[in-house]
Amino acid sequence: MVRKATIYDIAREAGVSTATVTRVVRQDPKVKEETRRRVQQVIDAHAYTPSVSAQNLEAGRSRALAVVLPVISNTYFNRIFDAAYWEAERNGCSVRLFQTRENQAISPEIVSELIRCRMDGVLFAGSIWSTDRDDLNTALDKLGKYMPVATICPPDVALDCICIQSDLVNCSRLPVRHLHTLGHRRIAFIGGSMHSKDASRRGAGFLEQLRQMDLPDDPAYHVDAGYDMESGERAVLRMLSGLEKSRWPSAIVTFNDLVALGAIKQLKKMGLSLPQDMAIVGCDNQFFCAYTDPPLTSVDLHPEEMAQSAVRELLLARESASRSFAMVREATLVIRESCGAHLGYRPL
Amino acid sequence: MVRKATIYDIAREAGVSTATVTRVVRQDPKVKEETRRRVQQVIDAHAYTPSVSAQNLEAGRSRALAVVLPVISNTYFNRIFDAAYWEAERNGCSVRLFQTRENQAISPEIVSELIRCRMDGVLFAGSIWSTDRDDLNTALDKLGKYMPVATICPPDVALDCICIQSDLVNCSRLPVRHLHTLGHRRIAFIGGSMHSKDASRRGAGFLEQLRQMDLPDDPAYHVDAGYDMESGERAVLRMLSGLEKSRWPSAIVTFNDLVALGAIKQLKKMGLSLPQDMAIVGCDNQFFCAYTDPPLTSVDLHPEEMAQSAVRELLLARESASRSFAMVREATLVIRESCGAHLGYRPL
DNA sequence: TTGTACGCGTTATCAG
DNA sequence: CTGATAACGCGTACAA
Repeated sequence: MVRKATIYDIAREAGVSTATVTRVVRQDPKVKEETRRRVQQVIDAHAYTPSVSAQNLEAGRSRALAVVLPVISNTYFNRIFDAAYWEAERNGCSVRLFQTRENQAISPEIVSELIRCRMDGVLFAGSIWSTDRDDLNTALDKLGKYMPVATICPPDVALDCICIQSDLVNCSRLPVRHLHTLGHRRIAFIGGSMHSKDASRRGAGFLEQLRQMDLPDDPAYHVDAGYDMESGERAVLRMLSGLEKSRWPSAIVTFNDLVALGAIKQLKKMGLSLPQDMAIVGCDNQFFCAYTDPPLTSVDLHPEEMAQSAVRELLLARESASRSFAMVREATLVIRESCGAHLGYRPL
Repeated sequence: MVRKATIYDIAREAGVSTATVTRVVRQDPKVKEETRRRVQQVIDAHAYTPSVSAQNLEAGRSRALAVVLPVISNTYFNRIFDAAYWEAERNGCSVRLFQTRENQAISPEIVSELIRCRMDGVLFAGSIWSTDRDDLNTALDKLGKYMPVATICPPDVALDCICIQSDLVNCSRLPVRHLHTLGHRRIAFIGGSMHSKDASRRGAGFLEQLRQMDLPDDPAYHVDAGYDMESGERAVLRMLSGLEKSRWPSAIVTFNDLVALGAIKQLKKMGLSLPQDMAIVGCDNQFFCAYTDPPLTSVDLHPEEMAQSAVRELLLARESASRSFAMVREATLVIRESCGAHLGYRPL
């Protein structure tokens, strides 16, 4: 490992002061052409590049944003991260990822790490809302004192920060309407955990939709489960095996595409053919939706756009006085074949 | 935004020197109990935490590793990143992600950024081998002067760094053997691009396997394509429509699970039933493999373990003199139903 | 047990 | 146009 040349080394060797070296590096026009050339030569010879640590120290900022989320391997989250990454990059910023182990809340360790690193801003995504609300507010308040904070959160969370709200209303309404239009009346919802405020909200919004449309909201049609494929399998099994066949729903709305994947598998295993015997709709519009069998109709929350907005606002908040901000990116239903839309209206 | 308290502020307010503050923070035992308490009080009052930038500057290192890969949203890569993240975390290190836009090579910008940031090490993953080999070596050499370098690469790349080699031999052998055992003789390979040395190597390894087992390696059975689902669809269509039905292969090995996904869709669209009419095997053993229809038999390269080893070696290399290092994590075939293994031997 | 003084690599300010 | 010099925030000898 070679010792990296410092600005001192360059200055000495070029016979100028460090100030001049900086000027050359920064393309400052008021440097005599000859001096510039001489200095540049030395710079090139040593492949000199300023140290980011030193620059940050002196500037008091890091030109880096933090993204905090539960797990990068989930497509919903890595789409957020990826979008944030490139949006930040466009603005000369880097992005650092922090993962909050499992379903755990935002930890004090992460909070202090963010402050230690003098992050220029932080974006929270994922179900940190499941945390005790007081803990969460404490953490956010603390962070807010040192850097702009943004969250991608449910609409009614109302945190004192930049809130990019996911369109949970349409996220519930769209699938139910779609199914209703296609003739479905008995619609179930599976996935999500009642322990998470985010998830239960999703279930609640769904129930509300049913009521609004005068559809039965049989409690047996609402089964609590996790967020992954196994949860989907289990949920379907539990729900259907607890019900006489005559009372089975004709459609299932799932918490997300992963749950839908599991549900589809279990439904097929039970001998149902999709979408004839059971319609199903997912959420997140993940990359594999077009490749399930049948292709999965799904709600797109547009995480990329939310992440982009978040980053933009974060960067803006740095300049102007940090103002509260809220926006919603409308959700979208991507209709494929898992509800039988291509087969037309389906009478009971 | 509040100004963060510095070590000076604390020292002044506690009526001690900065040195003592440091001692308290660092839990240095040789400081009088009373002083410690007093200082600690001030620290708590101001929620003082040392600045990472300043620490890094003074220490000359960043306690951070870089992971460079093409795209985080691909499961193969985010599994690598995630594993690296937690392994580093266990060692008190953070990990920073750098994405090399699209199929592009490792850019000089990234190289200099890594140096500017004084990374404690860097791990390259993905098909940067497709780069002109000279460019790649130049970049790696340059980096190697300042930090340990590790790569997850094909076995015969032999770069002058820590090489964690993916087991491309078994990656080809396993599926072919499996298919052969099940009675398949006409085996095709789709996906990957001949422009990438990595990908062509994969195809080449496959061809070699065929020959070793005295199976026909009809050039029509090897179709170049990309790395995603659309590529899979197109490849199948192209291959099959260009062949009389009597000459169709009975099995297809795909470049990865994404390609397999596309292939499955296209095959079904053409009216084939799987695995009876066509066996198929993927690669990467992605999370959705158990949930395709039929469940996809796939090769697992164990990216997590490779990433872990890489990080461990990187951290080790920091201490001892940087030595070359190479290891292979053996690939594994995860047998599900897409080759009909559960149906037993399949005579021609 | 505690404090002083300096180095870490840069940038900005202010003279010249 | 260029050069000192003072921050930036912290750690660490060395001294007391």
